[in-house]
Amino acid sequence: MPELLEVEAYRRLLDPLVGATISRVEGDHLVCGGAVGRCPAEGLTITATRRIGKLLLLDTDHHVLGLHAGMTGSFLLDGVSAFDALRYAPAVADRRFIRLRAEMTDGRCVELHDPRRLARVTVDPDESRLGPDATTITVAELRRALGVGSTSPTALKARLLDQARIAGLGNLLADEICFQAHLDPGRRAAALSGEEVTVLHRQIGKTLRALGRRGGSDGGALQDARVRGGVCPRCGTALERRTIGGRTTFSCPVEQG
DNA sequence: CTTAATGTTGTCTG
DNA sequence: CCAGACAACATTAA
Repeated sequence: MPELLEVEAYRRLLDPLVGATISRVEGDHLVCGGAVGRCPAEGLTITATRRIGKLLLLDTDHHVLGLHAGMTGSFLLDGVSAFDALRYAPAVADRRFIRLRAEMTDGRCVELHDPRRLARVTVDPDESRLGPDATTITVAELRRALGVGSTSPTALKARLLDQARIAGLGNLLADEICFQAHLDPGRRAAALSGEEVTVLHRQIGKTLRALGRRGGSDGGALQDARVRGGVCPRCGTALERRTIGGRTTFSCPVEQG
């Protein structure tokens, strides 16, 4: 579930914790990561929250904590989720999947709910490995991220999913953005024209704003058609289904040809 | 029963 | 060096 939009919702959920001090952390293999002794997050006071792409960052007085929700993770503050209607929402109430719990000295607590255990909490994550955030990327940065003008054979969608080049887009958003921009996700990214990069840039912004208003990454025009036998919501043509950049990709062969 | 799933990382291969 | 394929993680839903 979590792409950039959901992670931003988690950031807003946890932002009121600025000023709080973490008193105790319990859970498996996450922050404590098998380290001997006290969890390195204990005793830290949160000074700010940030987000780069899908990585939620808690700045503290001594370290930065990096919260990554993976594919099925969600964060709860005092038992409350940032969403009511998530794909995994019914399961969020299931205590079985609480993998980590951090208590504050004031009694508040943050929990990580993560059925598939793909989430990670790290201490002082390497932020330099992430490209510019998709919500604020400039046209020039996008052109660079796509490698326009280079000889790289890599597909457009694979570039959009590459967190080192653009941070925050996941499988659903990447498909939705290509659809809205009328661009074939399988096209060579480096071959996009200046005009096409401009259109793509505009659609990244528009799509993030529109879906942000609707509350998440799964509200796109393509969402309901992302099934075998799905048809283009605009022209009714059978959608093409293939793997690009290692992810299942749906596109309209007519409108994105 | 089988398949795929909104993510990342490492390894292997061409 | 580059890109793609694939496994691994663990669980659910179609």
